[in-house]
Amino acid sequence: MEEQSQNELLAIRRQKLDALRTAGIDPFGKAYETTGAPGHIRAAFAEAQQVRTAGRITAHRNMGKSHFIDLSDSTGRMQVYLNAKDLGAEAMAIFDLLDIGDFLGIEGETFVTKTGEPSIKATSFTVLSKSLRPLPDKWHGVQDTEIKYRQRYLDLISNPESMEVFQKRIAIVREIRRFLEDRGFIEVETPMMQAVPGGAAAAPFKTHHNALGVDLYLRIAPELYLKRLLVGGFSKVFELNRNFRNEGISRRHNPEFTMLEAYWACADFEKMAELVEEMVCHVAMTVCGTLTIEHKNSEGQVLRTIDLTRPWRRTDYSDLIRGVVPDWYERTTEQRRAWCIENHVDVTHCQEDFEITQHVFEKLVEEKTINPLFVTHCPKELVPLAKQNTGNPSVVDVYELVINGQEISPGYSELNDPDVQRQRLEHQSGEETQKLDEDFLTALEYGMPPAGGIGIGIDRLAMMLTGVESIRDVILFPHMRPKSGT
RNA sequence: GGGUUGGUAGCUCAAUGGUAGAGCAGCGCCCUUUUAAGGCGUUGGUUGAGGGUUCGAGUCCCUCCCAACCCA
Repeated sequence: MEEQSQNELLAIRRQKLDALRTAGIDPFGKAYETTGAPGHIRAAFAEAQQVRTAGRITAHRNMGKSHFIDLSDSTGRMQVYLNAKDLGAEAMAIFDLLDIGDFLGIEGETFVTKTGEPSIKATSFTVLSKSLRPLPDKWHGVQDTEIKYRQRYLDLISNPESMEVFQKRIAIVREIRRFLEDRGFIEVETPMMQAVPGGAAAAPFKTHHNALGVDLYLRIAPELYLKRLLVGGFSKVFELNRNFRNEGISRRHNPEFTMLEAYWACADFEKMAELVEEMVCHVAMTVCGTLTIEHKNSEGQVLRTIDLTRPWRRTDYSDLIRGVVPDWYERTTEQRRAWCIENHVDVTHCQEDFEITQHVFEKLVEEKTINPLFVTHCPKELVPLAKQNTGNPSVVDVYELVINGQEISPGYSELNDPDVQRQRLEHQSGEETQKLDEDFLTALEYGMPPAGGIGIGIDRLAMMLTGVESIRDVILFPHMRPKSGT
C-alpha cells in the first residue's frame, strides 16, 4: 500500500475511483447482459443493429468532443464511438474518469466509420470495473519474460500472439478429446496421489496424508491405474491430465505437465501408431488448418518446416543407429565409448551399453528428426512395461514417435504376462528404475487383455503445432522460483 | 550444479567512468469518423539488493537475488 501511494500513476487512478463513487457510480459493478462478445460482434458484423457488449478498454483515441475506444476480451476487439452530443455532458464527465484497462459495458447501434471500421455508436455505457494499475505498452506489449510468465494476465491482455497460442492449445486438447470419444474411447480419472509412483522412471513429489498417516506421491504417470481398468473390463480408455515429476526445469520440462494416455484392448503398438498418426493430423487440420507447420524466429524468418503428411516413416531403432554408425553393433563397449568421445556424445563410465546407444540415438537421430518418425523396436531395457518381440527378445514391440527433434509419443504393445512383468520390473538396470506396485501385479494375475497403449506429451505437441520454442509458452502458469519479499 | 547474457520511469528501450534520456502511457490545453490518431506543453528514477574501487559508478570489482539461453 505504501508503495502504491508513492506512485503517481496509481494515485491518479485511485483519485478517479473516488470521483466515480462521489458521482454515484459503483466502480466495481454488477452483472451486465450483452448481445455478444466484442470479437463475435465484429466477426459477424451487420450495420444498424442494436447491440450490447462488454470488455476491457484497450485503446482510446480522443478527438475532443468525440472518442473512439476499443473494447477487448479473448474473442477479439470491437471499436466503440462515443460523442458528447449523443451521450450528454454528465455521461462525458463520467467517461473522463475512465482509463485504458477499465471494464465497460456499452449499448448502441452498429455502423461503419468513413475509414471502414466496424463500430458501435454508444447510446449509453456502464462502468463494470475500474483498473487501478496501468496496462503494459499498447504497441510493444510485455516483452520481459519474467512478467510474461509471472503475470500471465498481462501477457494475455497485451500480446495477441500469446493469446492465440493458448487458444490453440485449448483447441488441441478439445480436439483430442473429440477424436478419441468419436472412436469409442472413454475418458476416466485415476489417482494423482499414489502410494507407489509407478508407470515411469522419474523422481516424484512426496506429500503426506495426515488421517491415514502415510506418505503419498504425486503421480508421475497414470499408466498402472489405466491398465487396472483394462483388467476391470474397460476396453478403450484414456486419461488426459497432469503428471508431476520432481526434476529439472528447462525449455522442454515443467514440473507439472499434461499427458494423454490411451489404452485399447486387443490392439497392438502398430494399431496405436495408426491411431496417433490419424489423431495428430486431425488436430493439425482442425486447429492449424494445415499439415505443414512453420516454426519462425522472432524476426519472422522460417527456422524449419514440419511436414505431417501421411504416411509417417517407421524405422527400426537398430537400423537408425546403423545409419549413424554402420558397424555399431559389431563394436565392443570400449569401441562404442571411444566413438562417442570422438563425436562429442557425452558418456559416463557407469553407463551400460544400451544407455550409450540411447545417447547416440538422442543426439544424432532424435534431435535431428523434424518430420514425424516412428522409431520401432527399442531395446527392452528402455521400456519395462512393453511386450518383448517374439522374433528378437532383446527388443520390445513399441514405437517412439519423434517430431521436431523431441519425443512426442511412445506407443506399446502392453506387457500382460504378470510373471514376465514382475521379472522385468525387478531386474531393471541402468540409471532409471521403477518401483514395484504389487497391487498392479496382482491385477495382471487376474488377467489383462492384450492391448495397445500410447502416451502423448500434450505440451510438446502444442509446442510443435504452435511453433514456440519453450514449454513455458504453452503453459499458462509455468513454475518459477517464488520472488522473495513479495 | 557450471557457463553466457540480461535486470535503468507503469511498459518498450537509450546512455566512452563525468548533470540518468527518448517513445508510448499519464497529466494540462486544442480538435465531432480516429485506429500505434494528430498538435502544443508537462510530470515521472533509491538504475534488482548490498558492499568495494574512484575526485566521481547505470557503467569497473566482489557477494547475493531474479530471469533467459547453453551445458550437466
